[in-house]
Amino acid sequence: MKSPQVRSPRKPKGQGAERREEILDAALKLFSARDVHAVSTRQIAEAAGISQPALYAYFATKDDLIAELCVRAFATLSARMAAGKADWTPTPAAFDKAMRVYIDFGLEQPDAYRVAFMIEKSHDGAFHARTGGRPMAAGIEAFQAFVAMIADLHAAGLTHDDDPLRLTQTLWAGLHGLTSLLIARPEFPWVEREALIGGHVAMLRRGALK
Amino acid sequence: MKSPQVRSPRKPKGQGAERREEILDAALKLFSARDVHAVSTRQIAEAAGISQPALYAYFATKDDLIAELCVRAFATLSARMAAGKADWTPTPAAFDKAMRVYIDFGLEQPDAYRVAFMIEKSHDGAFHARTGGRPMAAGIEAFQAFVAMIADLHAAGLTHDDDPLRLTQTLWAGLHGLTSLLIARPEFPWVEREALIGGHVAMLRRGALK
DNA sequence: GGTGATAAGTTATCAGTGATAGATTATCGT
DNA sequence: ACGATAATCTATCACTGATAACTTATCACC
Repeated sequence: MKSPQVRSPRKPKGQGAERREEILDAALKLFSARDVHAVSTRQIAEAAGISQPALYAYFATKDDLIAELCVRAFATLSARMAAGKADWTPTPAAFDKAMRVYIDFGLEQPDAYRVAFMIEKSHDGAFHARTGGRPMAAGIEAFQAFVAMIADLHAAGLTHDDDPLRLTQTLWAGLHGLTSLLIARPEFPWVEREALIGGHVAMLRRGALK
Repeated sequence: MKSPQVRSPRKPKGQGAERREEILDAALKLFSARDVHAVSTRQIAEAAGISQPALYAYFATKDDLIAELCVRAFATLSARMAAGKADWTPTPAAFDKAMRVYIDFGLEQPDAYRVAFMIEKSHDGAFHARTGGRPMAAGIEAFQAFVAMIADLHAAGLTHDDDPLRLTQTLWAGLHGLTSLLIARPEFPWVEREALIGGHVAMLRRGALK
């Protein structure tokens, strides 16, 4: 079975941005099927209907392309957090819901989550340097809504910890632990996933709230 | 500054295993300084004082070498857990202590912890197929001491969750979250570390035990 | 309608990657 | 001394991300 090798027609003069979108769409589709590092620039280019070097007219590096997708993914998370904040009340049920929004996002956008929170600066520092730390910044910004929720619960006198900042960091660590492990070690013999997430959130709630 | 290019003398006939150890040592050092994917087989070979293809006499693939380091890291953790189990009693205080053993292991041996739990081992998803699932088996073994402790607490009627395995995985995720973030994001504006760890363990205890 | 500027895209190529094939050398038991 | 073989080398492969230099379509303008 040969590859189709269908080339997309050349774009009119000012439509470079449109081609850029097509590349991002093609890349996102490939990244959802395989790991980022397993997808080559040639595969992305073919899916987008252009030659491989043509990618570099729109993205300085492959990491740049990945970073762009990550920033967009976190914009989605920000939107979800904002949506969840609309009917927010400082209650245990709302707490659970907020926790799940975070975990669900990580599992639905594993590549974005990986780049933002799981790649080590000191180890693969080149990535954050090349991308200006934009994905991580976008991730932290999306996280601010969550921070505000915890402060709200603390103000309502519902939290155990007397230091809301410490509690927020602790809860973040708790959420990140499950999310990152489910992403990095999917083959581990976990108990049924929904029950696991539910149990985890319940444990965090009992540990954090009175 | 040229690379030294110092070749290690050829090993005597039966000493292949010794060279294997040298390769693993060299690789672990390089992996502690850079991400696994950023370290090439040629760099490992040079650090071990041999040619690059010579690696393949001892490891079928690069993933195989990484898997070996992973197994060893798990073994170290297993030993720590077993040692901590000596004076174990199903009490909240002992629970706290066990949690700290895990976190301390990660912070004292960040390289080992990275290899075992944080490193994304393969470009594609077929890592376990190629490594025969050995790292995961070692991980499950290290996990058993943990499972036993939680089962003990569960039998004593001290746990909230009715499923001890699920609770164990949840607690592990909680521990891993803080440990991995402290390793990967040391520059994050954390609250004072001892207070953070103490608060985290306290939250996990409240969430897990009655 | 030709003309030059330039956006959009090409082919050819580079150094570096993991991995393999086949020859070579040192060490062993006999 | 000799054959066997463990240990290791050089040479090479297909593929990767990335760059250089060239071509071509589209545009504004006289």
